[in-house]
Formats: sequence, C-alpha cells, structure tokens
Amino acid sequence: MARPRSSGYGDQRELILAQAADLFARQGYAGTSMNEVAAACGVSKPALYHYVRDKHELLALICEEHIARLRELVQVVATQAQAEALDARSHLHRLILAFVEAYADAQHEHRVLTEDERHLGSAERERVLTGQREVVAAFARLVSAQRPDALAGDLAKPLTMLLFGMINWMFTWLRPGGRLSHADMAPLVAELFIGGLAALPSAQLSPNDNPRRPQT
Amino acid sequence: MARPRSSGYGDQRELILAQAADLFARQGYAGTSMNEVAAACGVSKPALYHYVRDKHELLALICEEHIARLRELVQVVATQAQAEALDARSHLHRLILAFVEAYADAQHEHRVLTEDERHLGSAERERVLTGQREVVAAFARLVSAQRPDALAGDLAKPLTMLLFGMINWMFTWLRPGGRLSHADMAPLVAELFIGGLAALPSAQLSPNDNPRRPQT
DNA sequence: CCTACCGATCGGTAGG
DNA sequence: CCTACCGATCGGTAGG
Repeated sequence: MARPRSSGYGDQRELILAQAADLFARQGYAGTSMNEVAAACGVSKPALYHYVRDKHELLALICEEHIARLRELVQVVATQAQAEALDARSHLHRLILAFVEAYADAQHEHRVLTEDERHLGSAERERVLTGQREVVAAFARLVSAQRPDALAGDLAKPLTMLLFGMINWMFTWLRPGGRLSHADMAPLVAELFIGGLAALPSAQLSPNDNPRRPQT
Repeated sequence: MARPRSSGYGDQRELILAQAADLFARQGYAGTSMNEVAAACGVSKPALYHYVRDKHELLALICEEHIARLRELVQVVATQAQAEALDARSHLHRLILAFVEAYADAQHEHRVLTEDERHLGSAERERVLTGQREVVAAFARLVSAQRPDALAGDLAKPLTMLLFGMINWMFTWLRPGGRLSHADMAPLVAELFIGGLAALPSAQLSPNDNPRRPQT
C-alpha cells in the first residue's frame, strides 16, 4: 500500500478551498488566476496542483461542499422541528434564521455558488442543481403548508424564490461590521415574508386564470 | 473638421452594447473575450475597437446607460403619481411594476450591472453607485411613508434592499417563455412586500435596542 | 477595415 | 520508489 498522506493534508486542502472561495467571490472565477490562489495560500503553484487537479475542480469542490452543508442544515432543522412539535410557521421561521446564519458564515462560498455556477461543467452543475432543488423544495413545502391555495396555483416555489432573493441579495449590500448584522436582519426577513404571505389576497394565488402561453 | 461619422454609427454602437451585455451576462465580464464580442456583432476585432476604446469602456457604457434609464423611470412614475394624486402605497405598487417591466426588457444589462460592477474602475463605479443610491432612496421614501416607525429605526433602506433582492433575484430563476412571466410575478412581489411591511410588528422596527457595536 | 502581430499572462506541467 | 515540493518553462490565448 502507498504511504498515507501527511497529517496536514486535509487542513491544507481546507485552507485552499477557503482562500479560493474568497478570491472567486471578490473577483469572479474567470477573473482569478491560479497564481493568485497559490499566493493567497502561501504556496507555489505546483504545490497548489498537488491538492487540486485543476481550476474547475476547485470551483466544483467549493460549490458542492457548500450545497452539501445547506442540505444537512435542512435536515437538522427538520429534526428539531419534529422534536419540538413546531408548526409550519415556526419551522419556516427557524429555517430562515438558520439559513441566514449559515450564509453569513460562508459568504464567499455562497457568492461563488450563486454567481459562478455557470462555469461548472455540465455533470457538476447538474449535481449542484439537484441539491439546490432539494433545498428549495423543503422551503416550498413549508410555504404550501401555510397557504394551501398557493400550492394549488403552483406558486409555492415562485414565492420561495422571492424569499431566497431577499436572503441571497442581503450579502451584496450588508457589510460585515456595519450598523446592521445578519442576525439583526434575519427575523426581519422572516416576519416580512411570513406576514406578507398571510396578507396575499387569495385571488393573487390563481395565475391559471391566464391560460398558459405556448413555449417558444 | 473631420468627416462626420457614418449614419449607422449610433445603431452599430447600440448593437455592440446589446451583444456585449448578452455575452457578459452569460459568461461574466472576465470570462468574455473581445474576440467573442466582435464575432457576435459580425465585425472584426479592429472594427469593434472603432466603436469602443477598450473592454472597460464597454462595461462602463452598459452599466451607466442602464442605471440612467432606471433613474428616468423613477422620475416618470413620480410624475404620474403626482398627476393622479396616488397615495404612497399605490405609488410604490406602480414603481415596483414599472421596475420589474424595465428589468425584464433589459435582463442582460441588469445582470451585468449587478454582477460585474466590481470590474468597473473606481471613477465609473462611483458614478454607478451614486445612481443606484438615488434609485434606492426613492423607493425608501415610499417605504418610510407607509411605516414612519421604520424610518425612525433607520430600517427603510434595509427593507427596500429586501424588496430589490426579490426583484433582482427573479432574473436568475424566472425563465423567459416559462409558465410564469415577469408580468405575472410583479403584482405578487408588490403585494407580498407591501403586505409584509404592514404586518411587521412595531417592536421589530427598533433595532436601536441593540447598542451599535464598534466598527472593526 | 483587413492580416499580422506585440508584451503579458493564462492554466497547467516539465525535469530535478 | 515514494511524497512534497522547487525554479523554470510549456503550448495557447488574452487585450490591444
């Protein structure tokens, strides 16, 4: 058998993913060179290539590990909600808070996921999209539970995407160290969305009044 | 004096900006070459450089012309609201609909503005940011008018940014030609936001309970 | 407005 | 014969 990898291998690899996520988030995937990634990690470029096969693998690892953490988070909160017998409203509220916190702890990874997903290969992108769909579906089920009429109108997912829009966009304007923290904003987002959901007129939730227009 | 420019100069320039916006939106600014832009426009690379000085100017023109149109839109809707004596709620509702429509008509330009702003030079970025701040301030005034307590808590702008989050994010998941159009979503966004705003508990709007933490 | 190039830098890998 | 790297340079392509 081959000799085992050095004990610091996993740590070094984690450091590289974190530094690459930082650079990709600030400059974009295409706007960042492997030389910059290597320099940020304090290693030579050949050393960097010891830890990752190529630039695409770096992007794929950042996206896949991030979406995997989000999927786990959905499960953790669902287990809590089950144990505490929370209703759908409280469950959704807690899930929103958990996601804002998770995004705040992985801002760079999250920006890379949302902006550089297009640079993934088709196989990797499909894997990431599958994970994202699962997360969205978990939120959408809780939205449907509060507005069963929204599900009938197939609006649970669009409404969920509006919620994700508020959360995802926060990281473009909310500066760490500023007057408001993510923890300050999270309950505001939850109340605004859940309150707005309850206030939507039922008529609004039936877009099928408009016949589907043919695909072009 | 030099010979006047050909009559098609302005048209060709507009075509170039539109094609460049399309490519930048799909591949990112850094991920798009000037060769690709030239090919998409059906001209040689030297011909492309007849219409734009360099790649940065192309980006700056796309962003600055887009934000200028949005600023005009704020004015047009304000004039209408004045003429029709709309209250703040109706004014905001109409402004949201107008912005969703404007974004739908300039999806590529809007994505470039939101994602590639970081690649602007500092002078151009400052000009764009000034325009964005003016647009946000116009929305924030209408938000304040409906929740005067939000203004006191300095939350009018954060709440406005949540609204922009919903709208901006729409263009990442709403596919043209799909089941739902932007026109379908616009009133939903307006009702969700305005309804959620009204439903927010007053206690939520006083974050000054938390003393400001020092800048780091 | 073309072909033909430039200085530099890209992602990735050679030998030692 | 392995690993964990180094200085130098590969073939191609970027913006201009």
